[in-house]
Order: sequence, then structure tokens, then C-alpha cells
Amino acid sequence: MSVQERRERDRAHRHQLIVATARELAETQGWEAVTTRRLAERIEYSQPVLYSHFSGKREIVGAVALEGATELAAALTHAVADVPRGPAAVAALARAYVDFAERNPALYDALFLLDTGLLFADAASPAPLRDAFQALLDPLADVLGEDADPDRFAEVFWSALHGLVALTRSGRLPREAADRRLDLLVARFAGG
Amino acid sequence: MSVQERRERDRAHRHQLIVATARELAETQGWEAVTTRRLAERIEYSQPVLYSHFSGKREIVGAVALEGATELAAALTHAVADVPRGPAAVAALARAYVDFAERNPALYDALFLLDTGLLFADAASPAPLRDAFQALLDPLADVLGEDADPDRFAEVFWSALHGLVALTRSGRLPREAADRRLDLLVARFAGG
DNA sequence: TCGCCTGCCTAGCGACGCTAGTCTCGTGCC
DNA sequence: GGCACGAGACTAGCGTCGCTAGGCAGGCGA
Repeated sequence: MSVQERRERDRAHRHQLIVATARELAETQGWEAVTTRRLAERIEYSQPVLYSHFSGKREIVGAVALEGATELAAALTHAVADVPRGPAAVAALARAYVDFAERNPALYDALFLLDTGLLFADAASPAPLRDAFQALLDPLADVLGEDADPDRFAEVFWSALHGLVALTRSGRLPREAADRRLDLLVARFAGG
Repeated sequence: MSVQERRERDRAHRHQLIVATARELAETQGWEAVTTRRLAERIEYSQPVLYSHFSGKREIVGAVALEGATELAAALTHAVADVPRGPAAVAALARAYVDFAERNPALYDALFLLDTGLLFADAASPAPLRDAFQALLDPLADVLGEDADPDRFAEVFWSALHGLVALTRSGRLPREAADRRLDLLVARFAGG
């Protein structure tokens, strides 16, 4: 029994090692450097071991994405904690979102760009994803018009933020006026 | 001299054949099916021929993207042609943008998702890209507040549209309420 | 007519994600 | 204590990718 338990502990430990290694590799050298061969080498096991933990590379990226979702949720929540509800909170929220993407490009890509097979926007979605969306939705409650559907409002606001991030990160929008663009967006959604 | 000219004509013709074939392959089977081997087979030349026309696969995708930009510009311009300037034109513009993405996913991805190395938002940008942005910017002129910088306004509006398209296409936003989201976005940017 | 040069092809390099098949070693039973 | 078994890891390799080296042929100018 104890042997069994030790094995399960070891497996769980190695599972986490794989995710952490993938994340670190992605953060330092980009996702294109995260290959199953390199990953195997880093964790000092052979490639097939990866497949005893995950169904494929996609699922490993998905696991990193979930870590990212947890941290994004925390960052958003923390950003609005000391800010009065209303437009100021929305501004802080938007700033925190963009900063998160800027500071954690690998996590951001895993979450919102790469193919992970994760289920979004569903009751059966992983908790970190739902938490992150909730953290985004919450501060918006105070600025929507009387007509608005909160979920839809948050989705559109999120889309706009994601568009800014994605287009900027891929070089399609110049980094230069990023702040002004963000201010403009916030003004449109939170008034004044 | 005439021989020389015929050769250049042939080369130009083959150049276009490569782009058209890549585009068709991407439209029918997705970009992951566009490989240099398949492309070479389809145009009935060997792989190295591709590299005498383009520096690499990236540049081929870029050529398709430019076709996409031209057609997107035309679609946007056409969409607002018979619509009175103002909020109605912005609504038509947004609808046309989203419809274009929906109907031409391969072109859209080449333009705004894949790595093409194209230079955006610069005086030296390819004309089709500048035209497309202009087509987007133009109808917005009538709805921006007195304070607003037209370029920045258009960039943010574009970002929001792109965010909606990207997140929906990747399954991160449910298709279900897409229309309502688009309406909400237009309302925020063009007023009532 | 000869030699060169352009333009194409065959073949192959290193890397990718993933898997089949083998072997070793710890475990539980006689 | 010796042995059969099975879990779990490994080596090796499959098919595919983007890209390129090197050689061959056919048309051009001298």
C-alpha cells in the first residue's frame, strides 16, 4: 500500500515537473522551442514518458495554460482590490490584463493563442478559466448601462483587450501608442 | 530580348500559380495542409522551385495575405457604399469585417494570425495593407468624439473586431451570441 | 560547333510529434 | 530464498516537416 502511494506521489511530482519545465522553456525561449525531445531531455526521462502523463503536446500546453489562468485571475483581482468600484476599477483591470500579457507572453499565448483543446465559456470549463473570466466580469458590473447583458459586455471588453494584445504582440500594431489605445478603450467602455 | 521577356512572363505566371495554389489549399484544407511538398506537387514542379520565387513558406503566406488585404478593403468599402455615413455605416463596416473573416478564414488567418513578416502600420507597408486600414478608418471619421485621434480610434475598433473574430474562431467564445456581441461593440463605438 | 550558364531535379539533412517493441528490475507468491 | 510476472522505462524508428546541396540537361552566345 505504501509502495503504491509512493509511486503515485512520484508520478504526480513528475507530472508537475513536466508542466513546470514546459513553462520555463516557453518563457525563456518561446513556445517554438518547446519540443517533446527537449522536454524529455530537461526532465531527464525519455520521450515516451511524456505520453504516459499527457495525451500529447497539446495537453501539456493546456496544463501550462491553466496555470496561466490561475495567475491571470489573481492578477486581475489584485489589481482592482484597492481601487474604488466604477470606471477607475475598469481602468485598473484593463491595465492589469495588458501588463499580464506583456510580462507573461508564454502564459498568455498558451491561454489565448495556441491550440490546447481546453473548453472555454462552459459550465464544464476548468475552474481556473471560469475564475479568470469572473475576475474580469466582476469590476465591469458597475459600469454597464441598464440595458446590458453582463456576460456579453465582459466578452466584448475581453475581446477588445485581447485584440490589442494580439495585434501588438504580433507587430501588427505599433507598440508606440499602446497606452493611448488602452485609455481610449477604457473610456469607451467605462465612460469618462 | 523576346526570349527574355517570355521567360519573365512565364516566371510571373508561375509565381502567381504558387500563390493561388497555396490559397486554394489553405481555403479547402486549412493552413496546416499547406506544406512545401504538397504545394510543389500541386504546381507540378519540384520543391526547390518554390524557393526560387520565395525566400520561404512564410513569404508565400504573406503573398496570400496581401490578396486577402485587397479583398478585405474591397469588402469594407463596398459594405458602406450605400449606407448613410454615421452609426449605420459603422455597423455595416463591423458586420462586413466579421463576415469577411467568417467566409474567408484562410485569408483572415494569413492576414492577422500567421507569421508573415509583413510590415504593418508603416509608411513603407504594402499598399494593400494600407488600403485595408484606410477602408476601416474612413467610415469611423463621422462617429469619433471631438477629442479623438482618428488613427488610434480605428486601431482600437479594429482590435475589438479582431478579438471577437479570433476568440470566436478558436472556440474561446461561443458562436451563439456573436451577433449580440457585435451589436454591443458597435453601440459602444458609434453611439446608440 | 563548342562551352558555358541558367534552371530544374533528385536526394538528403536535421528536426518534428508520436509509437511499436523490448528489456530490466522490483514485486508478490510458492 | 528462488521464481514468474508485470509495471515502467528505454531504444529505435515511422512519416512528415522546411529547406538545401549538388548534379544534370538543354538552350544560349561566341
